[in-house]
Amino acid sequence: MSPQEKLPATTYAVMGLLSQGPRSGYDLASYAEMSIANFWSVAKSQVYRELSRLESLGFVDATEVKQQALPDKRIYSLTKKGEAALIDWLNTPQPQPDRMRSMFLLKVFFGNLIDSDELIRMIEDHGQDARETSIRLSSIAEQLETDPNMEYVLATARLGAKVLEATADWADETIKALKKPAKRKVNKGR
Amino acid sequence: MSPQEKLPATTYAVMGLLSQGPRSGYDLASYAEMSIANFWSVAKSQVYRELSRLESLGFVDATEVKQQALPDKRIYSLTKKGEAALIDWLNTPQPQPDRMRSMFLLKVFFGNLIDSDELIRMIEDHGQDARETSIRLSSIAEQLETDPNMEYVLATARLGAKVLEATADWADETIKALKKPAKRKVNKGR
DNA sequence: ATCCTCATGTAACACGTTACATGATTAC
DNA sequence: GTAATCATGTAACGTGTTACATGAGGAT
Repeated sequence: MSPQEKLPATTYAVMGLLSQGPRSGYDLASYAEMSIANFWSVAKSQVYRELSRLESLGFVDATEVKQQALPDKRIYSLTKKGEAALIDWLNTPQPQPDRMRSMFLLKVFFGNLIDSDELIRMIEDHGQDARETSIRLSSIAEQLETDPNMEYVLATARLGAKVLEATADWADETIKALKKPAKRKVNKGR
Repeated sequence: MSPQEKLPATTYAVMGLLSQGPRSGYDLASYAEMSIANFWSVAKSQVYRELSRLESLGFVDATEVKQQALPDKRIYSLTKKGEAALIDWLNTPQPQPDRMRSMFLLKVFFGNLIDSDELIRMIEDHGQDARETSIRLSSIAEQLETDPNMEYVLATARLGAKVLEATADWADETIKALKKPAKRKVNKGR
């Protein structure tokens, strides 16, 4: 409905966090780190940039808060207009699906250039990491299951757990597959 | 071994592509799009920037090729020094595991702000996309299975297929879970 | 004839990351 | 008493994305 110009997702992420209640930039940054960071990380400095932008758009209001010991701060809250923009964005389906981005896969892809044992070791590590994080997310999910208000948060935790579990399984299978054939040595000379 | 300053992964991606044979910037860009784009996309303009950087580092050589109909071009090839740097990088295990980044999950996370039917529709779409791409990657993987030289490329295709399959399964489960409880309406006020 | 794509790339901008600043408290 | 952390943010830089340029050949 609103003929909005397109803003980056991070802007909406900040608004989303603000929709749960007013916060300072600093608080928002730490809150982001504990909540959405698993699938959308936002650096501190980005938070501040987005807040200025949002303020100039009228999507947030700020109130100065003086402090004695700590530096003064500004508490931001989402305006009606901001909330409308956020809801509008949330309702808009993405044209393109998310693209994966993995340095690890890049290394695997060019794996023929290095010693296969070394690559296998890297895949093992990657698998273990994935397994551990998957378990961590599963236990978070378990705790969330009891709270009916958290169903969407729960869903994101479950996806993370599931994807990482698949990754860990892949690592196991891949290592097996790579170990079977006659072990090839480093392909160094061109 | 080499006391290298840290370069971005994209630089090594370009070197990796060049390790398969000399190409022009344009060719590299299209080649990237057909090969590594699934897990590491590189824009045309980035390719050129990386090539200049690599040239000034002595990691690639360029030769001018005059053309009559088409614009002249420069063909780049990886030098020994470049190959060494690439191999060095490939051998270095990543300190941090890759972080996921998904706009879709961002929307799900804040899903309580919109109508649940709309969100369900988005999850359905996402799941279908994932399923389709998973199948596409599986069939690519199948073709790669016959070629013993492609084992690492195969591995990346399989991971993509597996992760996307898990995503699609998650979508199905999540939709079921969201439909069960008394359907809640839009949470618009405050 | 005009429009689109191919084949080459360059330029501008915007997002994301890392480093810097600063004073009070807590830790050792 | 020096060092790390907390609580606030700002500044600088570098990666990544989008738009611009240009001429030939193919499509309709």
